[in-house]
Amino acid sequence: MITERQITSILKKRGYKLTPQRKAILKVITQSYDHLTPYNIYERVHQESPDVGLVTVYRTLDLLTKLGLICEVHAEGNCHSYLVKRPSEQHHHHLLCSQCGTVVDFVDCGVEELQERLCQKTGFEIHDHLLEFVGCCRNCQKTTPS
Amino acid sequence: MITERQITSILKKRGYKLTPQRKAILKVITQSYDHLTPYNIYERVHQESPDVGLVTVYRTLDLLTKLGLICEVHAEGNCHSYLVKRPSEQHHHHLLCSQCGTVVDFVDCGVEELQERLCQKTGFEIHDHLLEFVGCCRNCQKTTPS
DNA sequence: CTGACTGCAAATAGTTTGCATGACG
DNA sequence: CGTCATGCAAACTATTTGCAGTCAG
Repeated sequence: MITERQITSILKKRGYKLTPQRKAILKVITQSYDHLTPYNIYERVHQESPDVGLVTVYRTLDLLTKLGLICEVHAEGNCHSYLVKRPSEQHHHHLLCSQCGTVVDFVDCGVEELQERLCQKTGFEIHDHLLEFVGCCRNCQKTTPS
Repeated sequence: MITERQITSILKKRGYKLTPQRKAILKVITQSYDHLTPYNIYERVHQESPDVGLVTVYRTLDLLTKLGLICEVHAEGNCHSYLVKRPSEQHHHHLLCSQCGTVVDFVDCGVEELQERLCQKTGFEIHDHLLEFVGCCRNCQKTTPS
């Protein structure tokens, strides 16, 4: 997980200002292990620092996306949730808990051979892929016995 | 690919009415091999039958989703594109061309062992997954040499 | 005939933009 | 101090809902 401190230093290096609003937003998203919608983030930030507007959350998310520090999560019909990237991972995927929203990363996705096979079969040149698992984490299994 | 005829018969069986608007929408989505947004569908339908409103497209898409006849495509930042399901496939995935939108299905995704491994490691009970590949199809490779 | 379906307009939700003010560096 | 960032309000886009009229079965 990238820390608040690391993001802070990246922002400074690139010449972006470190405003209290940005600090508050960074704090929330770096301290959460869930995927959060812009509005979720706004709510949490707003509780602590009521002087932060939703618009600023959107603009900060844009900025962090541009810098490649956060990534999107697609599952559960919710296409605009965000998550802080873990450090120095170029390529990783997510495993989400549909109850509590916890996200676990994994790196070794092993789709290379599948990709190769598809290229052969279809003639496509494959650039990218999207892979996510959805399930129920250990904690929520206890709370919600299926 | 499920045909218009097949969907038609499913609708009848379930007691839904077969209106000209629904026919027009079905025609468009069954004849397209791309993923289309609700508005894309509206445009195409509207050309042929100007008496079909966007609202009806939304309602028809809801209906088809409820009946499990179409599925969502997530790629390219576009989270609300739809696609007719191929027949009797419970489990399949998509390979999309980012140039022209063509979608190719594949069935054998081989993520079972990865899933098993993740369950072991994380204690999750995994219900579902999302897998898509994005690339450039054979045709578009010719047109747009990279 | 009658309930399901439709179109329209209005409501709602999510996101972006313009502009005047404020504060980081 | 100058410039970038912010908040507000308004604009926009996407989607949903209420309602009265219409039509498939």
